[in-house]
Amino acid sequence: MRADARKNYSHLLAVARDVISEHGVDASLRDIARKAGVGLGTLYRHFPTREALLEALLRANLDELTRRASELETMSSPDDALVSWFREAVGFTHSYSGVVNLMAAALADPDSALHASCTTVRSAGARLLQRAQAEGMARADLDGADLLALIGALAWVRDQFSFAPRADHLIDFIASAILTERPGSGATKR
Amino acid sequence: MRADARKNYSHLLAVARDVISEHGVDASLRDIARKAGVGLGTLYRHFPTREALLEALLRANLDELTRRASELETMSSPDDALVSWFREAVGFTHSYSGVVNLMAAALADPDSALHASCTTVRSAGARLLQRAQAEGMARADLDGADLLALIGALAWVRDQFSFAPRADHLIDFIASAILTERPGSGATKR
DNA sequence: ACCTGAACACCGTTCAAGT
DNA sequence: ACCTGAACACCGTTCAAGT
Repeated sequence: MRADARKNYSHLLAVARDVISEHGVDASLRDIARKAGVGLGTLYRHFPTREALLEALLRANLDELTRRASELETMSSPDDALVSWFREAVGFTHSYSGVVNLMAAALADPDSALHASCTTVRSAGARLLQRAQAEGMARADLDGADLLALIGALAWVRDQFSFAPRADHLIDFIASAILTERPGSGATKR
Repeated sequence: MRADARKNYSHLLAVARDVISEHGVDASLRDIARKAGVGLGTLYRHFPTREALLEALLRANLDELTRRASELETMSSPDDALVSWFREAVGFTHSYSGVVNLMAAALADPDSALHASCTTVRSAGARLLQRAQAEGMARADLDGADLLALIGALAWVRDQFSFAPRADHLIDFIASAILTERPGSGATKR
């Protein structure tokens, strides 16, 4: 990678971080190139798709989320670990508005630049969920995909101006519902 | 209203129904006008904003949803009524993809053409919720806004291709969590 | 009264031309 | 190798001109 290319790449990323923080994942790519003082084609050369740009922006955060899952797996009780991670995952989506839509689409599309990172996060969450389920601490009728769907659903709530004030409360609500056994099935394992 | 205007109005509405069913609430207005064989300005004359167009498309459905709430209030037990209505509300959002985003925005904006219909639906849901809460059948720490947020959240799940298959299951999950008392608070009213 | 479509200011995406 | 920006095909929104 030539020196000028390297410089353009990192500067584009920095500008994109600002613009997308402010305007969400549907921010104008033209605007990003303009603010970076770079030709539009240069942005497309470095990031052939919008997903590719967001993948570069999110990779570190998604990796961190995966790492945190492993950490919690050894450091906390299964129920606390699951709920803590769940909260952190919803919090993470706060970084760029609309990011969960992109992640949901990426899960369905193996060709998306975000696909790998997203499935990794899903697996990390699924492991925490299974650990809690094995101890009878979480509902048995949920899987890793459900966990991610709930994270996305709560991120959606948080993204809506009118619902945002209640988002934290609904996170508590759903987190406790994940841990609660089904009503009527009083039986617990062990 | 002149005869030609009346005809354009209803034809535009019919075409919009088709196009928005297929492409969601962000469908191209130009495309709608084109397919209706009408000048672009004519669409804007009848529906000055996108919300105005959707309000015309949704009013009947939203009114029906409000009516159903009243009906269920007299016909079913408080818990069944609440859960049935909740399911119907999520089902309603299936009509046009992305419609919940518009509704959430309308709740926050009193000037939106959709504002009145949305607050009416919220009130209808809140009444069903309060009725169930009064009998100790629903969690006391939820309000009408929470109920709508949960409906929107589940509609979001359903809108995502990758999560849609689990949507029905998550609706069951959340519906039962609404009815379940808080873990630890074994006390029930009456 | 009502309709029309050009005009304006934006997009995303591609690609020939430059260095 | 890499960068540039014009070109193309789209938007939403407005509004002078027509009937």
